[in-house]
Amino acid sequence: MFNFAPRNAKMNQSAEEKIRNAALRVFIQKGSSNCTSREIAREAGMNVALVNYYFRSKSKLFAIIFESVMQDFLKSMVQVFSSELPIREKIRILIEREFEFLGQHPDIPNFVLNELARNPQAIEGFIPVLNMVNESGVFDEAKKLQALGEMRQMDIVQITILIMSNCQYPFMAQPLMKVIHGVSNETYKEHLIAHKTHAVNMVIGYLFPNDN
Amino acid sequence: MFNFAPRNAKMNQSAEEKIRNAALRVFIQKGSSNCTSREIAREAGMNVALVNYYFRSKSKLFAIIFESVMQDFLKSMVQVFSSELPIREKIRILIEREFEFLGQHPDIPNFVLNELARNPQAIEGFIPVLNMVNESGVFDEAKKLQALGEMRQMDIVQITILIMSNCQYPFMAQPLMKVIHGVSNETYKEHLIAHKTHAVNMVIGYLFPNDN
DNA sequence: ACTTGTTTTAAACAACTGTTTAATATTTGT
DNA sequence: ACAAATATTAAACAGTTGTTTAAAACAAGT
Repeated sequence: MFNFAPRNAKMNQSAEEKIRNAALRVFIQKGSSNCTSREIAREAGMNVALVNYYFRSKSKLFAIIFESVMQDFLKSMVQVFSSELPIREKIRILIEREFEFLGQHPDIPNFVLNELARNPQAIEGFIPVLNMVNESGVFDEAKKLQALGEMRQMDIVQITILIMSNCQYPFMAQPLMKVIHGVSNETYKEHLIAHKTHAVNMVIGYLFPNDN
Repeated sequence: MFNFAPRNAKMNQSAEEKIRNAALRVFIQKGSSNCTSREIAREAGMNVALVNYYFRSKSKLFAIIFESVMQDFLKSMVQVFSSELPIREKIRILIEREFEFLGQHPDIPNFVLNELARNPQAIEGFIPVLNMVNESGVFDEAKKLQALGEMRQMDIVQITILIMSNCQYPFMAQPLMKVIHGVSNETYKEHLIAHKTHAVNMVIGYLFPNDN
């Protein structure tokens, strides 16, 4: 688990930790190429040379940060999918955990998708993690329920898109939506909380049309 | 309307047009800060100095490109909202047009949201365009239908999020989804086409629960 | 042909980039 | 207390950045 603590959260961090946490903040806010080594060092309150002293190069530092962010990004998804709950509950809890996670780290989807759009092969190192979802058997479970007519007949790819769309986009579009409707930060946060219920009900209602 | 034509589409473009179109392609693919003036010039097959000769500076060129992309990005949305159709049809056509637009320009949502995340005040110039949606009366129309119990009781902000999530995210997450499910470009495109129907049915079904 | 204004070029500019170096400070083991 | 290892610093490095300059090529009007 990565340390998302703000700059002054702990005073007893090592220099390496300070740089790591500063890099995490700067990379997520600005992207991998739209920031400088000196900016990261300044954010950490350290000398530029220390960044390379501990991490060899900017790109190696970014690889480490990106790896840890991706782990966090994928973890709750995989965990819930691998649980023993019935599939309706899996989806419900998945969406709720995603909203909880994104509430704390709203910039991560934008960061991840943007880095991936510019460098698609960056994701290949995470195929093992992603395969855990396949191996968990959720997809097989879904196919069984579809065969029984209990779950709507649609491709697993589209089910994933459906769920993720309604979780991640509301956080990614925050700057756009705030201006379109002229609402404050606080108001938008309340909308996000209310939106979680809509996402759960709409997605589950659509995937299991015989429920009510 | 902007010219999204590829490099060799027209041979009789002026130097200014060549640079404009090259800048459009490069900016969308790499973002405003992750590309160089020389890269844009090379893509246009011209000298670096010409970029500044016609557009004064890289940032002024980007402002022009961003403006035109935003116009395209917002246009179909506004047009449909301003039409005279009943609201169910408005939403259906809105989603279908969004999918059509995004099928041709799948990188634009990522580009726009990313630029907006790093520079939120960049959107302020488009408030007039956005206000056209308000002035069209769609929101008032929705509130009336909600008062009649015909439309689900939920905030306009959340309705917007609901619709946009299911249109834009499927395109934005393409690199992620392709790896998660190990599908090719072509297969994913087919999923996107099939997904349009799901988006329409799910959203309208959720917003108008008495329809069945 | 010659002047005028416009377009295009190569070269230069200073500022900034990631990275390295070599010297200094600090910690650690004995 | 001292020596070895580690941590930190300021300065320098070569390459790239956006931008400007000054000269050249081109077009059009007379």
